[in-house]
Amino acid sequence: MAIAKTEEFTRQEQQLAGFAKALSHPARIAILKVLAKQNECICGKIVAVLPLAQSTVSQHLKELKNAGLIDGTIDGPKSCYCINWKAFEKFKTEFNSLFSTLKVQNEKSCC
Amino acid sequence: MAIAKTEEFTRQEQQLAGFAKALSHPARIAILKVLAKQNECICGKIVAVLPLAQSTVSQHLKELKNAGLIDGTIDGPKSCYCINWKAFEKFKTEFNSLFSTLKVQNEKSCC
DNA sequence: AAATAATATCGTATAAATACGATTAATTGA
DNA sequence: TCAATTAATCGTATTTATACGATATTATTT
Repeated sequence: MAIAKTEEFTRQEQQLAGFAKALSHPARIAILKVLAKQNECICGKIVAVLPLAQSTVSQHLKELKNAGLIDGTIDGPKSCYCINWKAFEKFKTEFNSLFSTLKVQNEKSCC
Repeated sequence: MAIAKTEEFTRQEQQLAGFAKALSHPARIAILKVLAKQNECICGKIVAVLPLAQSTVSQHLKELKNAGLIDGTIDGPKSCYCINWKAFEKFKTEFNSLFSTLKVQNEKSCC
């Protein structure tokens, strides 16, 4: 974007947009699936499953972490990632809340 | 992205990512709110509310339309936009379904 | 027919995202 | 201590997103 106009919107809009951005790439959705499925949620396992280079996967993990949707702990030379359910639940709540709000208000819609 | 690796993922992952991308900017969430609230869902009204130029709003509307989340009909020199509830409902279902799937599988998690 | 009004599109500049290879950092094991 | 393993970070190329002004398009109105 030329100039970031992001600050002009509400905190709720920004937060939900941030979460949505984290899910806006199929690789990151795939990563969440792997994290949920595997007993050992280690970076290497994710790299093995995804059709992407190790550095790229690491980048996606970083973004998910920045969005707060996953946590990562260092475990020796390995890294163990897990879904942050509290944050994910918040995302779910916010999203469904937006949906409900829109739906209610749309009673009197024109289209 | 250097090369689009998007095709390497499942259809479900791609679809959900596409929907999420549509919500990944606060302006587009704000637009959806305006569409739901106003009786006349006309482009000009949206422009009046948002802190963005007319052409920029038009671009955001186009993206929401491409994602299928809104419909647009030409009404004289004006354009009337409305939320596509069928698509939005699908998004909601897919998202909540992903959440549930992850949650169930995560019973045996390590973290 | 010409002027007005409302949107979409074009052109363009800048910023962010995506991808990979190469390198670095950190820890484990020999 | 040295080698091996694992993952993060760096550098870089390319694509996409974001934003705006200017222009084109379309229909209404005078």
